[in-house]
Amino acid sequence: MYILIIVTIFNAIHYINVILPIPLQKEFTYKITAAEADFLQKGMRVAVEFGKSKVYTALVHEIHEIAPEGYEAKEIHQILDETPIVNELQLQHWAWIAKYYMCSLGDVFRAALPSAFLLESETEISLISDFKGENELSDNEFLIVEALQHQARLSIHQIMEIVGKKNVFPIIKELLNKEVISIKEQIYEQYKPKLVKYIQLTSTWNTPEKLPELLELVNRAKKQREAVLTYFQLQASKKPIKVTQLQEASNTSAAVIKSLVDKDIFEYYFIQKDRIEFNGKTSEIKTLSEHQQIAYNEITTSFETKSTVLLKGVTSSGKTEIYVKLIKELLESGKQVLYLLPEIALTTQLIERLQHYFGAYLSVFHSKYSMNERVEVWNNVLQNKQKAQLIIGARSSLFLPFSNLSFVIVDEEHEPSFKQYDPAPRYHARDAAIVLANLHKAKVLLGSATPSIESFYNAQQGKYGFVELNRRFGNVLLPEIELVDIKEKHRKKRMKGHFSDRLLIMIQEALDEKEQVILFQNRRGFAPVVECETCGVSPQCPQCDVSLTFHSYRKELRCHYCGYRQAMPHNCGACGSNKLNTKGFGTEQIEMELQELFPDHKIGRMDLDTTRGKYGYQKIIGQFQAQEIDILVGTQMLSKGLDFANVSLVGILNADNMLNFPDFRAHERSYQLMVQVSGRAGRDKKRGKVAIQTFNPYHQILQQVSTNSYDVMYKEQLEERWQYHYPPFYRLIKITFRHKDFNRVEEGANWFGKSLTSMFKDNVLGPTTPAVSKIRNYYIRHIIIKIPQKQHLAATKKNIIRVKNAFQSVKEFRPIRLNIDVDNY
DNA sequence: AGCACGCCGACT
DNA sequence: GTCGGCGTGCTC
Repeated sequence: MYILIIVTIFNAIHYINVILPIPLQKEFTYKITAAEADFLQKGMRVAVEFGKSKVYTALVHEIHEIAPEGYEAKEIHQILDETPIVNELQLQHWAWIAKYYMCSLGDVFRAALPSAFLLESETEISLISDFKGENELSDNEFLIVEALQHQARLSIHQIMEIVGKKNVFPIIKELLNKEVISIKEQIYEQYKPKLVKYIQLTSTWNTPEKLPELLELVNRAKKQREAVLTYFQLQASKKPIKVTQLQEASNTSAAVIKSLVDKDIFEYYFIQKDRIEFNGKTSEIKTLSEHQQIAYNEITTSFETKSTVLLKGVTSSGKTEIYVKLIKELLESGKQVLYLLPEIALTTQLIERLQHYFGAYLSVFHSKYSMNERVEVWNNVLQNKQKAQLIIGARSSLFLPFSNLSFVIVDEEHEPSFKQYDPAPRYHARDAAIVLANLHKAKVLLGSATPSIESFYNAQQGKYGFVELNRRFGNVLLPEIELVDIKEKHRKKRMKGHFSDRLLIMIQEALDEKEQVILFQNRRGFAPVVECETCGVSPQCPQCDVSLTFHSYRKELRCHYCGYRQAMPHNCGACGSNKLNTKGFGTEQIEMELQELFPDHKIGRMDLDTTRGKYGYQKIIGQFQAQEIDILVGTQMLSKGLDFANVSLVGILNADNMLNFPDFRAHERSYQLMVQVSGRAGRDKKRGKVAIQTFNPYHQILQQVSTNSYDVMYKEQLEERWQYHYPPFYRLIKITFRHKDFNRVEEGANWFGKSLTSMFKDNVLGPTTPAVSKIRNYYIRHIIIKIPQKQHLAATKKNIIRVKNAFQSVKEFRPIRLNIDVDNY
């Protein structure tokens, strides 16, 4: 009896539960040996076979000895890490994201790791040497065997080509059965550390005494002699000498060095080097102005009682300096700091500034960085290296393996690009950052000139601390904002194309002063919104506070949010005019018009088309900064953190098209965008000017922008949110249905909608057809669920999942692709 | 999500 | 008669 127990303990079979990078809710159990059990730790990667032919990288989540019931666990394939690459806090964070945003841990796993950590599998097939009996093979089998006699190994892909069809697994299986071939699954580490080529003298020559002899040897080759002499000069610094360095210093070519290597005078060697490296010139941080100092003090005081603080500082108030000072102190104590930015590609200016302050501590992390660069940052954070103490990055940098995070800054907190929309996890980086910070017991500072309604609401409610900074740095006044009534201008025929006479005068004045101009034209201008040419009014949805979208194929107007529809009216509901038009004009047209109006000035355009490519935007920004461009026309991109000293005028060509965007946040966003764009004017010394062209200068949002009345805007918007049941009072969950068959999505979504309505009554909107109702032949339906504050969120989600499971057990509905987006704003 | 298994039409 | 279309169900 006792012996039996001891034996079972000794022979206990070990298992691991792993997270696979696939959207399955389940975890999978694999068998491991005792030695493996001894070695493995939670957070290490293993390669496992999954299904019949797939190898995945999985993450060890649990190590145990409980045999699974009902199936025999497979063995793992290989251990991929020496030490964990994911820590416990990350796993907790992932679990929160998966639960809150209603996706699988696998989804988070896949999003969190740099793709180089998720290995690729490549099956290689080779011939078993001593096989006999070729006559027993089928034609296809013979083809493969024949090919293998010429080439030792074939990949699955090559076999597909040889056989000329896709499904080759049955053939391979048969060949395996006949013991003709063997299979080897190879896993390739995609990450290759960057090696830098150095050069040194071979041991034969590496003594000063040998120098004369050496010089004699290369006497006839002038260039080689030069290289050798330069080498001795460089050697004086006692640092390793790079090949490129030697080439440059001696003014020779790679060929010269190579011939010296061939002569066994020099030899190459390699040192593994980090790709990302900043020349660590640091400068002293600026002393804070009086107002900055007050704000700084308020923030630190606020952190004593609140874990999250919202800093509302007008554009150009020098928020960055405050961040810098806060970061500085933490870095010195060895703590990690995360600085989140929206779309980092647009903020090189800021990165450069931070590099000056924190060169040696700073790493940048961004999904546009190359795979290898991202792995390096990951490893540096994991090892808590000094150079990765301050991470500046876009939303995905939230997933780095921080171990002692003490401070998170979410800059431009209101930016919509913090929300990930498409592949799951559909998380909001600001919110996920707050949760992450809480796990680390770290502080969060949200910064914005125009906070999002939710954050400001949270601050008002006392959930966040709140600090305000109302003075621009150097006491430059906020720009003077002028609303230009283009309805009036049209009537009086004072428009030239899209420009009012007033705006043209202002542009001319700025140009005369040798100052630069930014003109802003929102992309959203392309949205098919109907607008009255006479009064600028767009038809509104009676049930929601949004503009109706025009759908030309049925000549009707629809509401994106509640599904309301009406036939396209012939006359404007406000003024009776029959000049209803679908409006929208682009940056390109504006650029052309400007070129004609100001033929002697250089016009630049910055939008998605001109900034394609890695350095496209940098080029334009560079030109503008160097004042090679006088007038820059652009889209929203212009609103993000760009600093140009010489811009004195900002023009917004048509404010109405953003105000009329069918979204409950259209007004909030318009306000934010206009204030941010305005902030580009007059950042240095002189007070800037802003001209906003609009059909409706009395629109409350425009009034609020022109008087810089955030509080009024907030109050009004909050009122509307309350009235129409939107955040922050209600949470939203959006469910999307997609299928190729129009009727099937329709039926499925209706079924789902009905089930939800029986539970949540009026708080279910839809199913509605989105403005873009068909993408890649998939028809789309949306359902939005509004969740009142008092309704239990987790329970609501459980109910939604219950409906989803029921939905997916109906076989007609199962093929409908469904995704759930929590807080879809 | 993949991917194999399985059952029905158009082709060598 | 096969190839291959995509519906269905499973993956430790």
